[in-house]
Amino acid sequence: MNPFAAALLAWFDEHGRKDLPWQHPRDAYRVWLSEVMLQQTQVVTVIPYFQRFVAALPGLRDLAVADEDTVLALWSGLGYYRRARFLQRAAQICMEKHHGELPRDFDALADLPGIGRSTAGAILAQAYGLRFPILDGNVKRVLTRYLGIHGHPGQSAVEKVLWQHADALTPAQRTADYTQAIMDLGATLCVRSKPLCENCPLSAGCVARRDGLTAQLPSAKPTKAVPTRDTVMLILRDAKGRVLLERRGEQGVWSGLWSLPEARDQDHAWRAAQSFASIDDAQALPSFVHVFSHYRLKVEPLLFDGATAQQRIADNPTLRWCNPDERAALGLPAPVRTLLQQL
DNA sequence: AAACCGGGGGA
DNA sequence: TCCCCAGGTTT
Repeated sequence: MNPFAAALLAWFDEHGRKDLPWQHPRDAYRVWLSEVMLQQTQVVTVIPYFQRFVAALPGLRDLAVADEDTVLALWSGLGYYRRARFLQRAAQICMEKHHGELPRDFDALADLPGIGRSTAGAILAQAYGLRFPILDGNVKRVLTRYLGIHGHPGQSAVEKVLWQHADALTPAQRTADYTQAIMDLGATLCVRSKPLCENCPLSAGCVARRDGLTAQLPSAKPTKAVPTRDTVMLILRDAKGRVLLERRGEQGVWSGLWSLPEARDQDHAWRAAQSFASIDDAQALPSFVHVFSHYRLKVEPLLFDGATAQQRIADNPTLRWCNPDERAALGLPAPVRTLLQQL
């Protein structure tokens, strides 16, 4: 057996979790259920949900014939309810196509909804002791650190390398214990921040530990270059100091908020401004950039002072002239509020 | 405020 | 094949 697996198993014998509810009794249905729950939630949270679930639906057949509402009620509080539906659909498929049992065949297992490569491997290893690797978030963290693998684990090239190592390191003996051990290590010692390397059975051979890179690995998700969009914001101000606001649509950013009328360039801005009010002068204010999660918005504010309102605006429910007090009571995007306060 | 997470599904 | 998303928790 390779030294990595041997050290991990020795640690597991002394410190691993051997009393989890899905380990006693250990069957494929219970392992499957626990793995799906653990995809989204930590062990301590999962335990009461798991116990309630198997008390109500102790076997695959019970799950297959249960009301969908019952299944969702048992899942209630865990989030990702789509997975509860996948779970039940998979159980129904097993009743129809696999004699009421989870298949022992990897491809048949991974074909079921909600079961991918890692969950299929976990079920085969934990329930049947077959030698299949797993690669969940814990394992990715342990392997990137131990082997010093750089690059975001979500990138396909990195993930491919990780699967190769996961496979190579998985021993043919005690596969179920090994699988539990590497997940336990990632969950208890090799945690995301401030790992407890002093207690780790793998620290002697760990590249990240040796090179002081535990805080750098696994590599963070690359911050993708976000596109920049340009917009001109029209500040139409009348003699009383009121500013024209426009309510944004339901789609897109700032939906339903009151904001400034916008145009895609200065030319369109002029034309738009004249449709709203009688205009004779404009002043370009300093542009600024507002950062969203998915794009950057470069705003060029254009101030039209001394505007005289067109009468028809009074009838338009998405346009209104507002003084500062009225603006305070409306929902405005933060950068727009800041911009208007600086006038 | 942002990262995280296994699998599904759309680009 | 790549990339984004869900939806609640952790940092």
